[in-house]
Amino acid sequence: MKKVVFILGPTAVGKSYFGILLAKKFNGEIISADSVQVYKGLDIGSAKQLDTHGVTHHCIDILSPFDEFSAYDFVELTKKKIDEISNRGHLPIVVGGTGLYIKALTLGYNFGGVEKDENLRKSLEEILNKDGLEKLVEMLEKTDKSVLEKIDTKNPVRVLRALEIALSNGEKAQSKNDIQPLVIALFKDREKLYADINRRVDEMICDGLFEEVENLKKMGLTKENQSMHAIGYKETLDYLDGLISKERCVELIKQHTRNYAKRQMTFLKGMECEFVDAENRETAFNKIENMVGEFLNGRVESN
RNA sequence: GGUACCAUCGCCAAGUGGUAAGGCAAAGGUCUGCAAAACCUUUAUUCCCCGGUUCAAAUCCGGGUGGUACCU
Repeated sequence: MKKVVFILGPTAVGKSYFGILLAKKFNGEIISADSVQVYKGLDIGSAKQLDTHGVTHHCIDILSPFDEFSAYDFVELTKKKIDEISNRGHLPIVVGGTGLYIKALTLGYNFGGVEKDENLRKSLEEILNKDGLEKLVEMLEKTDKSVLEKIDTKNPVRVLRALEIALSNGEKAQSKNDIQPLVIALFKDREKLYADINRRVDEMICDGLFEEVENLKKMGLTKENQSMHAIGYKETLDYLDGLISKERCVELIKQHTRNYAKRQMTFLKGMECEFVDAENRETAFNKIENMVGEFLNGRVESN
């Protein structure tokens, strides 16, 4: 069992800061669990740390913005990274806000053991557009009735994936998981977090978010690309295309980031983790430092 | 000062006599291969104020207040 520390929390709460401090203190390496920072060229809008303070970071800038990436890819990649880091005698510290990635990793999800099937997806999406979601649910009813009560039949994404699994005959691969996690979730008073978010978005604009997106657009990226679904990018593309005003664009980025932070907090509530108030960075770090110290000495059994 | 039009949730807005649509925002939640995604739930006992007509008024009438447009 490899010990792994997780630093989670909503966007703009200060995860990167604590991660770097912790890595320095405990001879650690950071694995980013962020579905947007994996992309090269998405720097300002994803709040990528420009200064890593000499700490090794993994899973950042590993993909072209034209590539696709999934929670499954993240888990597979990260398991390897954890092995490597542990073998080096370092502490793996997973820092990120993408809840599903962490949940999948800590709980050893196997994601149904069935790969994504582009062709099948395309045909299913055609049915969705033509006959509606009801048709897909009907199909699911015929192939695998048992999943119907487990999934949200009003959510196209869920129904599509359930069908993908039901219609495939691939082997159900198991995802082995031999990590011992210490999951720390940072939080902050809602009002303060929202104020921080608004301020950070303004900073992103000053730092050249619009120019960054303009460059990506020139490279040929559109809203069709997965990487451009990210907050800050989809809105800016609309602005650059003249669909919304600059003011509206900034307002929307702030709003969507706030909504996202709220969803992240809801997700964390449902997870087994230690909550730490990040308001006062010094006290928060002392607390985290103690928790990690005890964890490494084997006195804390988490999960 | 005169005339016309308008006033419905934080915002946009339907409703023209029968007991307040919808969208956005907000709040809460869900989550096993796009998760910064996708989806679900909740949210006006009341329609600017006062009075009147009526079994019944956001809807009709009178007055007040506020806004907009045009005229002088």
